[in-house]
Amino acid sequence: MHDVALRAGVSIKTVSNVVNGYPHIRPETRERVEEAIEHLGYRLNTTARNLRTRRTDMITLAVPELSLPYFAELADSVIRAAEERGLTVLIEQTSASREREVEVLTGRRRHLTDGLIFSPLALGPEDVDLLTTDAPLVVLGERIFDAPADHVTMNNVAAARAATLHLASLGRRRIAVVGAHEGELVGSAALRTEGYRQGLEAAGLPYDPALVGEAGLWHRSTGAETMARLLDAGVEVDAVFALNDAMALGALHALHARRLDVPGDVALVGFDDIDDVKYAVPTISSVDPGREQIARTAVELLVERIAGSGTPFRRVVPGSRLVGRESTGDVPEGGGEVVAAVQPGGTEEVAPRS
Amino acid sequence: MHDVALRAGVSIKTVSNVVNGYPHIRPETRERVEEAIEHLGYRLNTTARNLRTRRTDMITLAVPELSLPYFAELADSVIRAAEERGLTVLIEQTSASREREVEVLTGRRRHLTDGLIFSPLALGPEDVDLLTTDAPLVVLGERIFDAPADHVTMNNVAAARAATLHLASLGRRRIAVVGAHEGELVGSAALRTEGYRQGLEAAGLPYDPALVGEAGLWHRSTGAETMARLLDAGVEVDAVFALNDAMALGALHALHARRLDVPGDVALVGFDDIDDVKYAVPTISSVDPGREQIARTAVELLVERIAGSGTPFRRVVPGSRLVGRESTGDVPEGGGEVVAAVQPGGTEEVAPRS
DNA sequence: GCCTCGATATACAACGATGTAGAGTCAATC
DNA sequence: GATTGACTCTACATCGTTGTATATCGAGGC
Repeated sequence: MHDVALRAGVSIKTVSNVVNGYPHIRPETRERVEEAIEHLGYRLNTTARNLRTRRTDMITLAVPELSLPYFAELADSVIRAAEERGLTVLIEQTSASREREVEVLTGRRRHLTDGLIFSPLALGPEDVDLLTTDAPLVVLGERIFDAPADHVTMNNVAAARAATLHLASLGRRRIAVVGAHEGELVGSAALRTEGYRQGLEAAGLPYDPALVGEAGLWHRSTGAETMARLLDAGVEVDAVFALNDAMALGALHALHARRLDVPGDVALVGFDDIDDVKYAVPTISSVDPGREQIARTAVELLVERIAGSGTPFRRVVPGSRLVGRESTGDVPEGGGEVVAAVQPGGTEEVAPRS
Repeated sequence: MHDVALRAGVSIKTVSNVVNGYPHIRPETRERVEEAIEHLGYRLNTTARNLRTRRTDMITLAVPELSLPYFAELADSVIRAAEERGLTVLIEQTSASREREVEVLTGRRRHLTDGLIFSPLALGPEDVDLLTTDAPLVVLGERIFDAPADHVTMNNVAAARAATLHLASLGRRRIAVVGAHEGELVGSAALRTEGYRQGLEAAGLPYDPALVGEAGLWHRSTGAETMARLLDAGVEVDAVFALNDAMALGALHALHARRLDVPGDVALVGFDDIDDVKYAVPTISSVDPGREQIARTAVELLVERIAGSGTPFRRVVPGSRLVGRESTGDVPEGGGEVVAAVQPGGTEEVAPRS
């Protein structure tokens, strides 16, 4: 910048002003500076600016793993939403490890960016203290509800209830669950399992523990294993509610391996509505929790928080939909899908900012 | 840092030394400083350090889209490899747009990190000038081979040839291609199509343009559309080589929609060996191009380049394998897969560093 | 007892930008 | 004709670190 100033015969500050689009500059001066910049191939040093302005225009997104399609798609959406606001996204993978999640929240890199969108998988309500910081934070997911931070979540219970009821409405009486976390009280697993219970009850079906398949991590592989375990145990099953789509794909694989027809023998519903399920064979019905809106909202809230709005913390729940596809026989001939709204979204103020 | 120094009764520089693990410090002093840091909750300001040291310990990974599973998995691997070296990864999505790719190379953010791993999809050999910079750069993919930069690529031709030959070895005579780019001379499409031609020739099969299906972007949807187009055109097909796995999944979907059995009526091979194909119904045979190794190597090369090694630019090609699964009838009963090496990897010096 | 050297700690000047305050110019206003 | 105010530009301090040069001290070597 020094050299540019020299060549253009102006002060360093004027160069800075030109670069930053400060309005009160004579066109002639601006031109000289721009010529010098061009000639010298000068590029603004972002680090120095960051130091001086105390902003980086970067945000962090911490997710368990990008190889899980839901999080890859979420990251995609977050990056696009951030892009529109001129922000760059730095992605941290926590591998669902407690240690990494703590590190993301408290480590050195926490202050590398202006704010954090955090999707915990290992931390729980007991770790609320870790989230109590001044640094802008938006929490995603269903594990921590009482943090002093903005929160974007989804209609887990209502959506799971709707999914279960839908299976029951097809006449299925033996609806299995894939992906439960026994004994857990928080998190997607607990909430979706609760929705499943409610759905059964609403349909007048009994709750049978034999139908509840555990799966720690929600991968394709664990879905397949859990499904296989249920089938091998000789449990009678005519429908499956997989608590996420990755496991639904795994379950489908396991059903197929045992020559069970979907939806003929077993109907199947997943959760997340990732792109995969639209091309699976057969296509898989799923709950669309509003991923795109979750991403946009998270970025919006974070941007507001970074701007320093002292507004109360909010909890936002996008509207969710149940998308019926072949795996529940919802598609006649030509293909396509049947969509039913589960519940509209909403925003709620949580607590006044301290 | 100033406050810490004050409280510990030492100079600012000493605090810096403690933080950076400088060895010659009296244990007693170190203790006082650490106590002060703890007490004041001091955190090193990374931005200031970056400015001073002229390093950020961040690298950029530019890929088309995270919602494409191959790139999501690649990003996952790159992040892990970088993590091991204490580097943070910033991901840029180019959406395969020329404009965004140019921006990634030349834009303001280019100098936000220490180096760039770039996977172009729109730029070609004619843009080699854009890649001619001093900033550390590693190029991935098959579009630009002559850039003055390190390059990690794959055995496209040999692998595609092997895939085609494998289909032929099953007795298939009408092997379609999904994802060709007509008239294109560079890029994965051209190379893999060339491998397909070679495979046909080696198998003594004729090349029939009617069997070559075009698809611009390599998504599930375009794979499905291209497959449908071929089938609807009445082309006789008993095998399909999809140039990537996303399209293979789409093609499988389209085949299924037309009640064609895989592998009974049509055998199918994909490319990339993403996680999806291992759980598809049926599981899909695919070429594993060595994604994990590509990621590791790219990070390694970039790290060396950042360290300022003036070594010649290298071109690295990981070994690739053909993984046989159900879609080519390679799996007997219990499941599993059959693996055959296509070609070992290798490293090659490209040109002396200027 | 002088010299050398390692260990320990410090002062000062950067790194490359921007915020603030203010100087100069010129036209409009009273 | 002095005052005001908008416009244009500049000097200087500053953001929070680290590199370099240097000071001090005590121990060991000769």
